[in-house]
Amino acid sequence: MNPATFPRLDPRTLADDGDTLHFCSTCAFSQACLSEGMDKSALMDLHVLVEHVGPYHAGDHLFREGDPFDAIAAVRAGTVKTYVIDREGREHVLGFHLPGEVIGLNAIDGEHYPCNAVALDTVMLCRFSFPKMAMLAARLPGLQRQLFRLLSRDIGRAALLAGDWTADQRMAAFLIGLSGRLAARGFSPHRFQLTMPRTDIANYLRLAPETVSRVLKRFQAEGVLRVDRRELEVLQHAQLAELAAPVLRR
Amino acid sequence: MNPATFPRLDPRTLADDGDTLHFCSTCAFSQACLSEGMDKSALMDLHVLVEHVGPYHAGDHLFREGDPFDAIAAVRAGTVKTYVIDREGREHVLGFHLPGEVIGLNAIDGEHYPCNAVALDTVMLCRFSFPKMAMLAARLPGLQRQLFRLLSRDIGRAALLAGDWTADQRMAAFLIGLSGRLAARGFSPHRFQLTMPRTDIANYLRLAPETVSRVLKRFQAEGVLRVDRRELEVLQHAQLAELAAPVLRR
DNA sequence: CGAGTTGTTGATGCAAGTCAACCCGGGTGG
DNA sequence: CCACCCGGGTTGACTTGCATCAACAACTCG
Repeated sequence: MNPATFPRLDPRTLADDGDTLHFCSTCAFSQACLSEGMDKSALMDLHVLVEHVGPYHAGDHLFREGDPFDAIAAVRAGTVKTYVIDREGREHVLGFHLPGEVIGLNAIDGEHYPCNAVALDTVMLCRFSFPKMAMLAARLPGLQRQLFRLLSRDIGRAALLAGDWTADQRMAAFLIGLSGRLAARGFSPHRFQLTMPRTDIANYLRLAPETVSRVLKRFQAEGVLRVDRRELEVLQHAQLAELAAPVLRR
Repeated sequence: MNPATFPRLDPRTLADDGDTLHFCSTCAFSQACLSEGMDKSALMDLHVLVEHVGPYHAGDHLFREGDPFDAIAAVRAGTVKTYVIDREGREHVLGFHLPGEVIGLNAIDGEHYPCNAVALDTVMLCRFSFPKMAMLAARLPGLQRQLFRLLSRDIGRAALLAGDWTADQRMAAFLIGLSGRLAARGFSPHRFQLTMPRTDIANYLRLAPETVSRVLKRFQAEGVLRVDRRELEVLQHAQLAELAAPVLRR
């Protein structure tokens, strides 16, 4: 990923952006818990169970299916792909996780991670010991509520791509989703890098790589976007959003 | 649903099946919390926020999209269908909920139910006020853990049918899933009623109703099952499970 | 017994998968 | 500096599984 075209928030420069957060500005929890009305002392309690890990490099695994589950993690920088391998040896991409997003929630039920997580580029994480976090949640209603919300939200999100949408709709939904999630983290929603290869996008959307290629080409021909290798520019956001609407809005 | 062919567990006769459960033997929470090591006094605490409601009759709505969210519910008897209507007016079936299963978990994030829930036959429920339950969960680690697990499990479950499986695999996975869930509740896994019309099955599996009809017919011709109207008998469970394996096992 | 649901059957069309060839950019090494 | 290779990406020709459309059959209920 090129810092010039995909400006990366630097955790170090953000570490002192006020008097509320001293440990991790890009963690989903810290921001979300603040909005839940948690005070500073509560955040300090949360602080003690946070562990900054990384960097991981492209291809490094954060965890593998079957590893004992002990922690969830928030992505601080980079992109994480989660996937499983079925018994025929075929890969199934479950999702891509951008900065600010949480991975490992689907492991809470069970002692082991149910999937693999691999870094697509240089990745930094905040690890939260889940047992400790659950204990803390019993004392902090705001944290408990936040955890419930994160879990509940993921249930709905997982079902989004399950519908029988066309290739165009899937692709549009993927791009609009990516754009919105990047925007929420301060990146440009109009111009960004696809950090994953076409095969991963295709696999995630349940399409053939050739179809991904063709749809992107057609979108470009229609003037909806401009794509060059992994660099992507959204030209007609409204038009793309219109296509994606039934998928995202349900 | 015919009681003669689909024997219904009677909550009344089960109400005194030991000294552990006096309020609701068929609730998912009571059983699960027991296995979490919760003691009797803890269960009594849970008791006070349980409300038995019903019966609802076929076609009655338990809640509708947009209704204010205040409670989750465990199905005690009958079948519940959850669905949404997209803005083109098309229905999307999200799932079927059998006795012992919990509905409303995807509503925790947000103030309103994100979908509709309708009774497919005569339905009895246990309602749990969610705010009260969350408060109680802060005092009872076992209950908190149980809630986390239920939520986490649903994340994985929602993603199951998202793959690009064939009509045969989807149908097999649906039937095997149904069979197993019924068995877990003490019903026969070999012979049961499809409580929902073909159109709902088709919609849930993202197939055309005609395809459902044809697949069932072919399964019968192959001797895998016997189907007569809504009555269904699984003849070659292993064969069906083999077909469903990649879908269910991931 | 007719009208309305619900389910089945057959004929046809199309979106997307598959297969195979080719392109292109970026390393590597002679 | 160019030749080569290799993995990711693109393109075109062909195939196919399932949807669609249309008609009909079976059941249910007033």
